[in-house]
Amino acid sequence: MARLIFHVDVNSAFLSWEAVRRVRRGEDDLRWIPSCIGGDPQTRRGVVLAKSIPAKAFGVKTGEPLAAALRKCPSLVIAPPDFGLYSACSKAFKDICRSYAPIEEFSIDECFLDLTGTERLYPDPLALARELKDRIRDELGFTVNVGVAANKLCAKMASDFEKPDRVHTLFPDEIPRKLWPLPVQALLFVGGATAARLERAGIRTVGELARSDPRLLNRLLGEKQGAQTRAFANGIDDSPVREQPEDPKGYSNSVTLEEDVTTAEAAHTILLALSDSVTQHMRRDGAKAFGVAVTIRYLNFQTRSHQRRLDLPTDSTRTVYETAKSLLDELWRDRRPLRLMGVSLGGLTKEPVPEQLALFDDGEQAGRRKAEALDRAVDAVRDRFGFGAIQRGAVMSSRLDVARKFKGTHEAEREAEAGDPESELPF
DNA sequence: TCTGGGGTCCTAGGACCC
DNA sequence: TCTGGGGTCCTAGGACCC
Repeated sequence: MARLIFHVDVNSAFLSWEAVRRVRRGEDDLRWIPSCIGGDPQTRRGVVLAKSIPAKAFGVKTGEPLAAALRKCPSLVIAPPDFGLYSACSKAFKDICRSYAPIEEFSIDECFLDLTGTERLYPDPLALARELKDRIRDELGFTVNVGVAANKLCAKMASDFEKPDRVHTLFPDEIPRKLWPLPVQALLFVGGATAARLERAGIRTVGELARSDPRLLNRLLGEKQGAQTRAFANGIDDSPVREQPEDPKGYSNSVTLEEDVTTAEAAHTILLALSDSVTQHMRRDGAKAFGVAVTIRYLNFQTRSHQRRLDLPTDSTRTVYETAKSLLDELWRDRRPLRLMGVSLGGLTKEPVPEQLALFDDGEQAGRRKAEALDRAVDAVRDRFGFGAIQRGAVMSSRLDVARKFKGTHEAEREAEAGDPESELPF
């Protein structure tokens, strides 16, 4: 049976959401002026997270440094991000989508709907797509694009056609006309590096990709990516709409540092803060990790990582911190200044870890129990009062800017989960 | 003018084993 | 001296997504 899939994509999501809030306060609508949402405007290390359509006309691109965006467009209005607001808006539009069909949450501002087999309930899919789009706009104040197709890939490609506030289809018979003229980079999972490789082989459009020699493609991109890219170029995708999100494969936490880190002492303090927050996140999901990794980035943007596998999986702040410290010491021998540090956890399990029977308890085990009890106590306080309510002594007493920044980041995250009343819209 | 943060997946090479 | 082939696991790095 032919499938019917919608892809719903909020137009300039972060920017639209901020604009709606400001409009409701009686302020100017950011969507009609050159504007963007930018992370950390003070430090000038921030990048453009979302831009208005007028800003796009100036050449402002998502992901580019704010300084570069300002050069292209000196009148650019920059608003700070607010993840509490985004979380509330995301939930609101997905709730409307869910009232029609099962959805897969693809990201904070995108979801798929599986309308397969609903032709008796909704005889006209296009009319339904328009109704969904209009309802979101009229009830919530921001616009979406809806892509209508027979699979997720084509629905997603279709929602990316002309914006904003539009419904587009990409059915099989429309693929040559609507998909094939596009540049290869428009295709899902074809980024800059892949596009450059294809370009060198003379493949510039999705159509050329669709008809290219499979062996050539395998040579250029590897067997897996080659096959998948060719299938996508032909509009082929049979992946299902999954209602249940999969368990995460890992957890990570990283910070771009406001001041370059040059001393082991400062680096260790940051590792502690990172280890603390990343393990807390994992503990909340009831998972433990076999793998611990440390990532560092130098001023020239060179990025290095080092990882280690543990004999027993852990969710302990202390164990992760001690492991991370030893990994960092091996990784960062040259002490060149660091602009970023990260801790990630992988090799996850939810199986209970058998209690180790120590023949000679040398205090190691007692220490571990104490550390675990401390983790639980800290988690409980943070669950009630927020991440910033309690800090490890070393992080607290350090005068690093990152300690403050860190606290701020997680405040926003918690508010997002709790639904900060300040951020909430009168939906 | 420099380049966020949190993820997933893939590849290549080395170690180790049969 | 030269010397197989396959499988699995691990690590580092890169590409891509939003």
